Amino acid sequence: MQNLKDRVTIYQVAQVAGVSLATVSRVINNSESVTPATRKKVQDTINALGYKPSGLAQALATNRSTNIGVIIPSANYVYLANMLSGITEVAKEKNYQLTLFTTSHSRDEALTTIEKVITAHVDGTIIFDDQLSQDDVDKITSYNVPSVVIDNKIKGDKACDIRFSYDTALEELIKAYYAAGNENPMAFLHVHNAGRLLGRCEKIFLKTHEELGKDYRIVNTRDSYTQTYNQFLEYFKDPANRRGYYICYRDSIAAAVLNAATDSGINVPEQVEVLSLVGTKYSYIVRPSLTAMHIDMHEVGKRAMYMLTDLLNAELVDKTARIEAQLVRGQSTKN
Amino acid sequence: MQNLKDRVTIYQVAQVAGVSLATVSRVINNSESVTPATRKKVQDTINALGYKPSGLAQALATNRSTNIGVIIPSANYVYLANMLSGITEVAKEKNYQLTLFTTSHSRDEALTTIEKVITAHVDGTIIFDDQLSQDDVDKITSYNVPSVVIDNKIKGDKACDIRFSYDTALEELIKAYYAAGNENPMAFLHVHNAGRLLGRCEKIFLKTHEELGKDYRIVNTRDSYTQTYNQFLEYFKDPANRRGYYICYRDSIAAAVLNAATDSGINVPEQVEVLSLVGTKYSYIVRPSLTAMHIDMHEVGKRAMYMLTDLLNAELVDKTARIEAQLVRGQSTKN
DNA sequence: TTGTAAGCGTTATCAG
DNA sequence: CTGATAACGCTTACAA
Repeated sequence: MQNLKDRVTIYQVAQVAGVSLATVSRVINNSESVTPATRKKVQDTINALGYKPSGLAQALATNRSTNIGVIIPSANYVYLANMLSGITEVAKEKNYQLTLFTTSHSRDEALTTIEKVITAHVDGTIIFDDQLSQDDVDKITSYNVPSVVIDNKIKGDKACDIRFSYDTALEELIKAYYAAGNENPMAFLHVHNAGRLLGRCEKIFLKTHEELGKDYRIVNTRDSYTQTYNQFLEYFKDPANRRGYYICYRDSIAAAVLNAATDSGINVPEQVEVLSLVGTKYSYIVRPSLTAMHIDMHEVGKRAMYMLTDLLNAELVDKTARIEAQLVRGQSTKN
Repeated sequence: MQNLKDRVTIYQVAQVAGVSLATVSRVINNSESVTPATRKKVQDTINALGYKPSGLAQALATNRSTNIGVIIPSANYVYLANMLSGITEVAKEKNYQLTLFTTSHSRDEALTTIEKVITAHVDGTIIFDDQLSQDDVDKITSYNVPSVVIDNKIKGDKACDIRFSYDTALEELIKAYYAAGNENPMAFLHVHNAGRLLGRCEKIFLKTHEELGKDYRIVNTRDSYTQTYNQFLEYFKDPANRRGYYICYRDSIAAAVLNAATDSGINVPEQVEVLSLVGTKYSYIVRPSLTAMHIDMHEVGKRAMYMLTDLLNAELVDKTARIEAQLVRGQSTKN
């Protein structure tokens, strides 16, 4: 194997082995019609030369890149990272590579991301990103790039979706709370621009309270542990606030409320109860452990990738998968 | 813009616009020598046809894929996810895409990963993976793929590295512990096959204790919260174990010990002290908060990507970056 | 079974 | 400033 600069090409292999490129191509593609003898000869010079086919050239010739684009806002959320590892797992099994596309909060950047995805020439995409709408997905699929969209309703020939459902679980939780005779109104921690999932949960929260004819509270917060922690440290100074049930976006926010409460000498769950909507393994690591809604994001990732490969092979039967959030009770709520 | 199947090619744009491919190519590459008039004409038909250049073909023609390979064991560790987001951030700035390659624990798979990286034809790689040795990196760079390696010493023309240093911080910590008059031997939680970082820390631990002539303990654990938690729940039943200083791999393990202790009615940090070697934001979310060594992995990711682009442009001056772990004191240790 | 040659969608080097 | 035309490294009919 040469340790030098320029990559060995199929042509050089052919020359050295004394065969045509076509034969070399057949060998590296495990094509049937090759004599064991020539196959060995070719294989040997491939090894000797350290030849590795260029995925680029292969992709161009076959019109298949074996690359899947993954579009997410950022990889640094635990639950996204878990999903990513799920996707990776089956991508490896199906022999696909993953190309990451991250969007920030600007609409503009979302659009350039779409451009990038299209020119990147991926075979398909998995999208978990609140910035992208049906139109955006349409645009991607119009370039013949099948897509599976997570946590968003999408229709289209080359698209399918995985939807998270919080409806039943959340509604029942709220009803059970008041049915148990609790008088304190529940509080929902609103985060501006935190995406569809939280928005949907807030809707369920409002609707259920209206149906029950119960009062409720909305507390405006930020999606940051430290800010929320400090905010609630203040908040809990008011004796009127030292009781209540707080529904939080994710573990870190819930932990912020939790810690602010306990650090203020408030008893959890006796006085203050806390729920996390997007639970991760950190739900049961914090103390008191968090009652939380859970969706197994690793599974979601695997599922998404399976759906995508089915879509790519035109074998997909059900274009929508529904996943119900599961309530896991911890020590941060009564009962 | 046509919403149909096959992608529009540069050739079709040329035809419709009534120019040659070369001109279209010049337009999409913002080449100087194009009349504003023709540029507009071409640009208009590009828009009309919804043409997007094929990154594949461009890559093949230019021998630059604008793709960086990222090799990591798995994306589902918080600190890796943070690094990933750092890499992403500057990759976007420098106009590179990221392709993910994950390895599992088998040596075999590591080798096929290398193959994949080479055929993928990436412009460079960022490697943070204990499975890969100097030889493996050499193999990659021998295909003219510059690499930056994280948390591992590497030499080579087309390679540079970022090294984490725990030496001073950990050594000082240990010395200070005994200097303060503590009699109980420290305990190091050994995890089989947990990688170089933990191994190096263990070495420092051993060496420092030998130098001081102090006894120490090694406790064998697994890299799993639940298993460690249950193990220590048992462990703390023995009164002899209800005192000590435990050095743990990462937050989740440290939290396992922490929770096992407090759930066993042990006072932290009075009786049991806990340190996490790889701290994340969860260090200060758990209660009691964790004393932990911190390395800002987001920064490491950014740094790695900057080094790589410099390496790609042959502008790199310093081929090794050192990053010192910082001790951040929490409530899980005295003082 | 093997070789020839025409693509795949670009860029880049020439002339003009 | 613009247009032919030859790469780029591979696959794949079609022939032999």
